[in-house]
Amino acid sequence: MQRNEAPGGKAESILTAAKRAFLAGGFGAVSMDTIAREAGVSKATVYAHFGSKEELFGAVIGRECELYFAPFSAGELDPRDVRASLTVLGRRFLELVLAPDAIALHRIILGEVTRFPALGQVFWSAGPERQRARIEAFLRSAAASGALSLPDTWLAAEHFVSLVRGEIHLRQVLRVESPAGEREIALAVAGAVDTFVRAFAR
Amino acid sequence: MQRNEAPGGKAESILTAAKRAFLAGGFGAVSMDTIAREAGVSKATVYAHFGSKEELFGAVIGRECELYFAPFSAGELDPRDVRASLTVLGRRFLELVLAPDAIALHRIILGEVTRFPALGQVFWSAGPERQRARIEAFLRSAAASGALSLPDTWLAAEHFVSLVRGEIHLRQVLRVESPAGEREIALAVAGAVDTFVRAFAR
DNA sequence: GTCTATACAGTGATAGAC
DNA sequence: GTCTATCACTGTATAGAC
Repeated sequence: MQRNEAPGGKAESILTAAKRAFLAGGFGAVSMDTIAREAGVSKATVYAHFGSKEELFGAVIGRECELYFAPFSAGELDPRDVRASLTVLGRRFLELVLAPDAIALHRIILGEVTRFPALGQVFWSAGPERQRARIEAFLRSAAASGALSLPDTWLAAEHFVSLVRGEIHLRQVLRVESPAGEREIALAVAGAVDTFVRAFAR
Repeated sequence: MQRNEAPGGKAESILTAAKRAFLAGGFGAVSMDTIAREAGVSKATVYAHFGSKEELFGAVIGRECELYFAPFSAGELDPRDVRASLTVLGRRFLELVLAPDAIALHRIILGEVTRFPALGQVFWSAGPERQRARIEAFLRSAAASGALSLPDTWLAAEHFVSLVRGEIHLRQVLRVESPAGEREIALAVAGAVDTFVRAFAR
């Protein structure tokens, strides 16, 4: 009769509780007591599954990166209608990176990357690197179809991502404005696509 | 005969030591003992000047934001030679935000903004907001001189900043690559200016 | 594997002498 | 203001019973 006994046993419920706690407060502000209590197990059980707080933290964050960023896709887009396709792509991207959990993950990892250098690489590979690769694949097809004129697709992908992310992402992670709604996202994407198309449309 | 007695007295040496410690390890990984030892004073002296660890942290970070980002300027640029001017501007911007202290500051603030919400605003006002405003001022003059065609100078400033920052900044804060040298900075700026000029040159 | 109970180190903060 | 010495507390981690 534990509080948060998830399907898959106690290991899973520990990971779930740890995820919530770490994402909400970071590494330092969370105690193993809290995690154990919230998972509905004893502290000794936590240590039976994860040798230390560091190990648990690494497991949680690594898994979150994989789970969270895996679904991003640049498929089902028409390479000839670049404007519409880039808008959809930009929207998918921005919605993903502005989601509350993604923002929290971003904050935690940056704050702890000095103590956990491996996490920076994990995050980079799971998120930005993959997103950029998929976006580049689309840009390549759009260039092949003649709709875009791209001197360097790799760099163009970086610029597209940067334009879409803009400053709204930074404002969100810094908490200087309330979470972005659909309208703000649509507006930011539209502006980014405009500029990108101005630069690279044939 | 203290270890780090800075000119200006003990308060200053405490701030200096605290700055080094916090920037290197964040809030949680640093103890008041460490700071006191490194400043060459007793812990009681630290508490005589700053009522709590939180207060000291806030003082350090707030001061660092002001000191560090104040010098950024968009002056002494020729509005008619946009390509050269934007290159200089982009270089100043990127060198500033990629400097080791700026990167460390960025990490700390993002990691602790949940616990210290005010710091996000302080950082934003001192850094990104100011930089963007000054860059926009230049863009406005360039548009007035007829060299650029900008439908929205505010948005154009955001896009310029985003293009210049690119992904190199993210790679640096995530520690997935070694600190950027002059060549990488010059390359990133050149690419960003190219794209921006393609989009907005008259 | 899981629990209760506890060891042990390190933390932020303070009292009291000077 | 500054020091030394100390407090009260919380944190991680583990021993031992089941």
